[in-house]
Amino acid sequence: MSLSHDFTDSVLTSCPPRPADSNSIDVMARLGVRMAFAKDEEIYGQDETADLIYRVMSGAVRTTRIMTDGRRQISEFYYPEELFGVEVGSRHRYSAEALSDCLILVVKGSALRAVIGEIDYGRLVSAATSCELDRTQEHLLMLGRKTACERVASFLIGLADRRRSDAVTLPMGRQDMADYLGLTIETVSRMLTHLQGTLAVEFAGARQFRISNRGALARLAE
Amino acid sequence: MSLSHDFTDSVLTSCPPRPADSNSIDVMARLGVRMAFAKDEEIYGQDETADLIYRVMSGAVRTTRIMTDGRRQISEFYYPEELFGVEVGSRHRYSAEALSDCLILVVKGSALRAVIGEIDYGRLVSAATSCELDRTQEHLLMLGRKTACERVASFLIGLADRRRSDAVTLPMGRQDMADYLGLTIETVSRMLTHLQGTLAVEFAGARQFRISNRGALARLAE
DNA sequence: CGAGCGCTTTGCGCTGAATCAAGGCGATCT
DNA sequence: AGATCGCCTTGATTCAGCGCAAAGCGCTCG
Repeated sequence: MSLSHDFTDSVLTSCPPRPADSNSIDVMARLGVRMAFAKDEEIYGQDETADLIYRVMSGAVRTTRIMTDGRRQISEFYYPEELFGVEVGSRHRYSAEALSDCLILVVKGSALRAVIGEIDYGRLVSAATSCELDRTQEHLLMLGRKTACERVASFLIGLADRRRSDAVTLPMGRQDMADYLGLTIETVSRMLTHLQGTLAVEFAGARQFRISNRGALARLAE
Repeated sequence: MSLSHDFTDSVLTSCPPRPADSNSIDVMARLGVRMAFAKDEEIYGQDETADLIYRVMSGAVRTTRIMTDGRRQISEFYYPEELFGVEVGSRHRYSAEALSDCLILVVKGSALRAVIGEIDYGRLVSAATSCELDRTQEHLLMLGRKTACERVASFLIGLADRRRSDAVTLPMGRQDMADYLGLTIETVSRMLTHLQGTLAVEFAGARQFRISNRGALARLAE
């Protein structure tokens, strides 16, 4: 019954932002409201009060921060079944927008806490935060020390891992990739072309890709 | 008595990695052991079991990750009174090293939990993690979208804020700054020279600086 | 089916930061 | 005081990635 037992292990291996136990997923589904968001619609804004918890049902979501002069950094993308918007504090640190038309399950944090109890709720928030931190630190290393080519390769591998498939449809355009990777659209595009040249990846159109040589791609990712 | 109340506010405003309540600091001081580390000595290694919690008493600490080919990224610096090494999972994500000779208070997490209780311990871990996440996200924006000059200016301002003084002695050398900022030593040095040219900062030697025009420096930081 | 539109790719010149290579400066030791 | 060593600064050059502009490609819509 220790606080750091049940959810600890499930958090460490890989770590897509999902609730630790399937029980709380069910409870969320029961308590929550399904909301549809159109492409590019804001789901919540930066510094808004964070009373709600979100789970992607279909489509995908990005969390972004924008500098005063318009430069944008995407913090994370969220895919179906993943949780987002879970904050320890009372304010959202980033804003969240729909990457494509999507369906989001929205649950009031206080309601969830009332049903599953303070302890389990604490665990859920803790696990989600820890998972965010893991990803953000990986992302940090990438932006601080990897080349453009390595960033793009890492991104494709990371995406494939997260979706558990070597053939994936990119849910975002080049600009979103660029703002996630700290590059420009042109550079992202050039690196994608380059990666295809190495035969590590194949593209069918701009958004469908398949990893044809995972070892080679992993080597290029670092 | 709700999980997300007491410590929430103290976490949000600024957010140096400190325990939320001074009570747990006292308990830590009672339970912990003071250990001395020499400059560049490892305090814990990446992927080591994370059973301990650390608090800087004097000196400073860096947490780093190193790529296979030697490229290094510094995740964070920790200064006196700050907590580090608090993990939700059971492994450290980064390794920690002494920036200078330093004195560290080391406490066994399980012992602290036994004394202050699971709830308060959970809060402490949660607050520390949330605080890390905040900083890491700020750092991410910097590496993704800021120029070399902006990074160095942000760094100086951030350091001064954290130490609550406009006159600060840098506890780290240029290489550590560079590895934190995703730059090279030469670029860091050039930008420092450049910033002095704008009269935003003054240096006395390589490590003593004073912010002489905070507004100007803040503008240069973005 | 062709026009129009938004997104992506490609080419080309430019530039900010990296790299390479001296020097300088300030400790500590003799 | 002079020598040595480790860091820091500065200068010259190179290069990865940026910015701009022009196609290209695949939608949707008339």
